Amino acid sequence: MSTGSARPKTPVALAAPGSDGAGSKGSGGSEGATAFAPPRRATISDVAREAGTGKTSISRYLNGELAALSPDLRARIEAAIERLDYRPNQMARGLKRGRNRLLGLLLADLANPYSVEVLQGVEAACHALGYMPLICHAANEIDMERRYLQLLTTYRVEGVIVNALGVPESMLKPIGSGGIPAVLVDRTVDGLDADMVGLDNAAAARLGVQHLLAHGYDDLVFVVQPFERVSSRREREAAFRESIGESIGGPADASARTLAPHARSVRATTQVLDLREDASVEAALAALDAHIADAARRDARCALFAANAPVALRLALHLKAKFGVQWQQHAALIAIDDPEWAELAGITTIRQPTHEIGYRAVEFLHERIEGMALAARAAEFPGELVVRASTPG
Amino acid sequence: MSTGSARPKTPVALAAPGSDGAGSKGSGGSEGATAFAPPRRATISDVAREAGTGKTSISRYLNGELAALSPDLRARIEAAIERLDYRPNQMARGLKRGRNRLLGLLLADLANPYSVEVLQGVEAACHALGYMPLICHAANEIDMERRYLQLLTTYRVEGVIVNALGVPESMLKPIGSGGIPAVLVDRTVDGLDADMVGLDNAAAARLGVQHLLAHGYDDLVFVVQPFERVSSRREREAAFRESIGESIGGPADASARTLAPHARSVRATTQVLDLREDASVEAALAALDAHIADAARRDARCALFAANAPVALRLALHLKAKFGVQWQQHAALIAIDDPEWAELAGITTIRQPTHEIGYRAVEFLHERIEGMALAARAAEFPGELVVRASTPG
DNA sequence: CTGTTAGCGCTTTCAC
DNA sequence: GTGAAAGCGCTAACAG
Repeated sequence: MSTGSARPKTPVALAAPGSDGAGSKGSGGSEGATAFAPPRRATISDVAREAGTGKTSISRYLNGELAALSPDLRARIEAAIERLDYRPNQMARGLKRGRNRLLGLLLADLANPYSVEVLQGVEAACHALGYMPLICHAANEIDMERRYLQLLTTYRVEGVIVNALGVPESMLKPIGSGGIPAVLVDRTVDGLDADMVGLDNAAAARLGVQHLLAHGYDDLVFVVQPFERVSSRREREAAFRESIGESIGGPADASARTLAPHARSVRATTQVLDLREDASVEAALAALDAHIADAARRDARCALFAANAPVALRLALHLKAKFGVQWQQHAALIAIDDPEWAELAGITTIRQPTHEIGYRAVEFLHERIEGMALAARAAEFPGELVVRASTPG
Repeated sequence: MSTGSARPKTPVALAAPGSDGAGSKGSGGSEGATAFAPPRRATISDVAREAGTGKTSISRYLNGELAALSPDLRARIEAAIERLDYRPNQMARGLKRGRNRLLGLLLADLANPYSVEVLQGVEAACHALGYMPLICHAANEIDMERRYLQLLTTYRVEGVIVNALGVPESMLKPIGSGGIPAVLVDRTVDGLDADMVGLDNAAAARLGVQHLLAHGYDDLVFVVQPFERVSSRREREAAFRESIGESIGGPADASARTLAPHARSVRATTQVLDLREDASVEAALAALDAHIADAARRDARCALFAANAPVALRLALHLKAKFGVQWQQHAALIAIDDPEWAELAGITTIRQPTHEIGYRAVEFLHERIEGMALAARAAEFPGELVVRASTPG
């Protein structure tokens, strides 16, 4: 209630020129209670005065050039800083130095546990390397994504880590090879030639498929959100198809047969599930129901392979609604991503080393910021199979 | 790993300068591939030159003072900006203006869905009001919390939204009444007299208790993390006890009896569960098991009341491990917070209007930033009961 | 060892 | 209408 929608559509503010919010400004003085003029934060000059010295020495002290300060001066500075509760203004520092130690982190969807986990890795690395992550959450709105990318540019971050939805090419101009260093997480972006960190999708999909085949499932359905510009979705799906081909000795080489000696015929299908539209979800779910029913009729063992956690959740909810608490006995489910509730729901997953992914992303970025200028690299981490109740047999 | 602790205790800086990365610096020139000298971003001066005018006019244009510009000049400026792909440097702006439109958002734990949801509300409000949220994630580390608070100060954010773990008093000096405006979310902080936004804990606990009593449960156990400095935990627990008192016509007035006409005796206990320590978790869980077993023996109907989602998850995992998929039939569970998996797990919850909480927090802060100086306010939003399988009967 | 002098990129009087 | 000049808080040459 009373929240967003009906607000006066403010011009632009941060993102562009236009208005700067008329009003307020004049109301400056004393008004209600505690009218203490906000004790302006001390500046370096204040400290210099207080310590009876020049700004330079203060600056030196702040930057750890302690060797160049007499013990006495140093003590006075220390005291002055303490007395004034002085904190150097990072903005000013950044302005002067040309570097502000800010890293932009653009996340497509924080509601996806994957993002939060990667974030934690990013934070850890940032602390270790002395950066401050500026977290931007696109909330699945491609428009937000664009705005944030601009904003980051505007704040002159030294680098950006992008887990994109699908930036419209043009937005990329400022980042990448020419401009501010960038590293992609989980998915590549078409026009952009930058470092990339993520899951080894091919291996992960294969891992899942092999698990499923080994457990006797022979009707596999890969469920994934619309591919759009998300490379990982596409890669996972492709790997899903391929690894089935290999495993059952399809067009691939025969050596793979050892994996499934009793060469049987396996069905592989893909079902797109657009979580953004209820109608689409309904339709897809209905299709899936039909598929499952058909499989049962054919006496085939059907398993659903969710491309990621959000899809898995939707699927699990549906299966549970349809088959009850014991749904696992009616339809198998495996998913890439291992959210905390997977254990509770008893869903077999392929866990990504999210922390490492985030950590490495920052390391890559750091190297780039420090000047490294080689061809774009890619770090693909292996996933780990976590077997649970949803893939019995 | 390798993170903070062992750093050479340098004076101030971002938190710790010291090694500013020796090396690199000199390697400036041409190295590997694309050795294009990073095309320095255009500045306002560049634009002025390009447009054949002074910086002032550019600035005017940027700030929407279009009225003061001849159509011609305006057009030239527009073109120049376009040509140079110019973006004003927010840092510089902030430095000059004294306000940078940055809001600090200090979150205790992003892994808690609650935080993410509040965050979304905060973001929405920020966009509407023209702020840029600077998200800081303390990851349950009180030390991080302190560091971030300092950092925010250092970046001169205009205000902070704090969902604290327990800042050690001293850290609060800079924020609150005297210094930078702050608003607390979900929990108050002892020494701090600031605006506060959160759930109406008393009402929420009562809602849960009444639901439980109405369904015939008569042995209620409130499970909560160590109270420490987290006011909401304390409040919820207190309200839990009180509302049971009222409802069964304890010390409270008799009118409440209508809620539980057949005045029976109800047991109310509290169990602390420290999620940070495995040993503690084990012990608490064992105690709970004993309690449940005892209740069964006494033929009492026992229900667990989780103070928040993390606790609920831990509890549900345990119950499931103990009683199997059908655990809901052996022990009832209700929780404050309504994470997305609650539906899947079939857990009755009391949902918080998280989005609004975040939104309102920013509104409060905005008012404060704009100069309002009245006594601290508090906004307590009501929770909403969502009944699911975990509280049958 | 220490202070003086220029700015970083932008806004803002204050004249023209 | 438009621009020149003076800083915001800080760092980085250069002199002493």
